[in-house]
Amino acid sequence: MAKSVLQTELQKKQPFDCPEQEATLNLLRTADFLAREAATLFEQHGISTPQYNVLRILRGHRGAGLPCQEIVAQMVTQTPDITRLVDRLEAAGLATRARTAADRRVVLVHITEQGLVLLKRLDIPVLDLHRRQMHHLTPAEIAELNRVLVKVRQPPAAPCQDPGLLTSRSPAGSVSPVSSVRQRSVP
Amino acid sequence: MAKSVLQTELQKKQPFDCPEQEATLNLLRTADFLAREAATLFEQHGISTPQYNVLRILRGHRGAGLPCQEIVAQMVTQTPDITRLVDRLEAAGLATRARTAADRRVVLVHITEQGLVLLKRLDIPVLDLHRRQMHHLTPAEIAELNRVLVKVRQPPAAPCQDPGLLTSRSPAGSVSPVSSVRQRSVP
DNA sequence: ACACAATATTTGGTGCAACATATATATCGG
DNA sequence: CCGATATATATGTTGCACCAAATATTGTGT
Repeated sequence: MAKSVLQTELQKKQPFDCPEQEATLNLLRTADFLAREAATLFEQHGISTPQYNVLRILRGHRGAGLPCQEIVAQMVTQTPDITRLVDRLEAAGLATRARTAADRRVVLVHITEQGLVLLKRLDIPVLDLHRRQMHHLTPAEIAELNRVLVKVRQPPAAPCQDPGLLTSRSPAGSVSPVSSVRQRSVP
Repeated sequence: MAKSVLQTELQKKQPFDCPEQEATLNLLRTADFLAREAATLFEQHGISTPQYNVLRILRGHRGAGLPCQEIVAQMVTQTPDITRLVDRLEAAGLATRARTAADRRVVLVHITEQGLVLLKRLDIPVLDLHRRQMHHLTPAEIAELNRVLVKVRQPPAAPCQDPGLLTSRSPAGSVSPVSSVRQRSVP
């Protein structure tokens, strides 16, 4: 068996334990690769990737204003700290907050004119980046990639075999930026 | 056109600007999803995902000891702060450091017995997790996924057209604004 | 009405990642 | 052999992600 590309990249002498493992690592590596290019672009404009994501969501509902909870639900990746994320957008003048009268627990977040201007400036570069990152794939490959990625996130309702121990099954939603995990403090 | 699964998940009213954008977001979301499950497993054992990655690399060269530089080269995701990552492994008793006599700039990192024990405990759960995460895909789908993911990371050597700035190519017709990307700092 | 649970956001605290810079050693040109 | 540059790791600093717990408000049952 010839070494796979990923195996070569990681300078792995032993083959992968199973194809599933290779696919997982491949996916994490590729996402990291893509995310870093995008992050570079955003940071050149003074914002982070999650901040951009929030602004895009807000623009999609222009005028309406969205509760934090709704923003979280629409983020590409899981975002537990939406409060301070919006804090930074507000500090940068890209978003505003306002409590609702109907339910005073809820905070409606709006994108500002300045936020819209920033997004406008980024529209072409972002689209270009996405196109460039995938441009060497055929439409069929992109379609198949989309299909399989969705399938990965949507495991069958009934576990195929033994759901032993760690086979928790999270609701197949959210995702995150690939690598890195936070260490758990153990008091 | 029916809404794609991802479009539904993100509660996006407008369709994606282009298939490339959908693929990118899909990839980031799926990677986040997979990474979080793995992170949970590792944290239950007191380490982070990058820490686990380092330990796996070290075990692959057991006895030899690896320079930090080599570790970085073999990580699944980019890791600019290997020093403090190894610091934490050392503090946890999972790795040791030693300067080499030949080149005193180089620090050789070794995995400890305790580190090997921890990896051993994790071997089955990790393999199970990887298998479970991909178990509902056919072997052909996994193979195709691996193939396309590698292709994404390996754009053609010669840019198809003008390599100017970020002007990757919009195919002359079609362009719609919009798009959103996520992740950062995967960092 | 009143206790009690549920919801929406905030705050505290901790660890980690990322960038820039510093230190130490090695290598190369003259 | 000496200075300049390259290499390998370390350190300072900052911002962000994450969990846990707090606060404020709304809904529910009796």
